[in-house]
Amino acid sequence: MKNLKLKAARAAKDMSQDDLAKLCGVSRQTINAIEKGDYNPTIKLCRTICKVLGKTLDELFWEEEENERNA
Amino acid sequence: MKNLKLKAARAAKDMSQDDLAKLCGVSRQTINAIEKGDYNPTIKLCRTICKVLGKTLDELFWEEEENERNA
DNA sequence: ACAAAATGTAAAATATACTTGACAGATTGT
DNA sequence: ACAATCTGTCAAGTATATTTTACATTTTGT
Repeated sequence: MKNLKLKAARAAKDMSQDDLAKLCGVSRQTINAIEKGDYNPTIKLCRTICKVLGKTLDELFWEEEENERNA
Repeated sequence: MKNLKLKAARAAKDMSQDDLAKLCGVSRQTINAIEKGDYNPTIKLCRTICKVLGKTLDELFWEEEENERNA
């Protein structure tokens, strides 16, 4: 359930959750919740995160979990 | 703003908006709004759409618009 | 050991994704 | 021309993403 790819990509840039949150224009809790797998971000936020971390959607948000339902 | 890649991928499978909506478990209006660019789906719904259409996130949901804000 | 920063988590409020129902215009087949 | 399907759109409601505030725990540096 956790998004470890995101956590790893953030660590590779030596950013805290708060750093990434500020660069993405969202709250730290939002980044935390996404890494934790608590809820589903919108695609816009995913794109912003990808741009900030220099990754693509497929690299960070593809297939980290199964058995999922739509919101 | 419109997501023409999604529209094209759906057309390539000869599906109506309603067909795709049912396969994704969402309403037809939701698919319509996404193609129109009216609002931002969640990443889960994007993944479901990609799986149904046999595409990846990068193929359908990367970079089709700029100047966007987060929700 | 201590302080500072980073992380995990929770409750209440707000913004917005998504649904349902409905209707009009456009397209396509006969 | 007609019927059927598809698409665009709107309004009101529900579900959930995201914020703000706050606090406890963990990690890191000295």
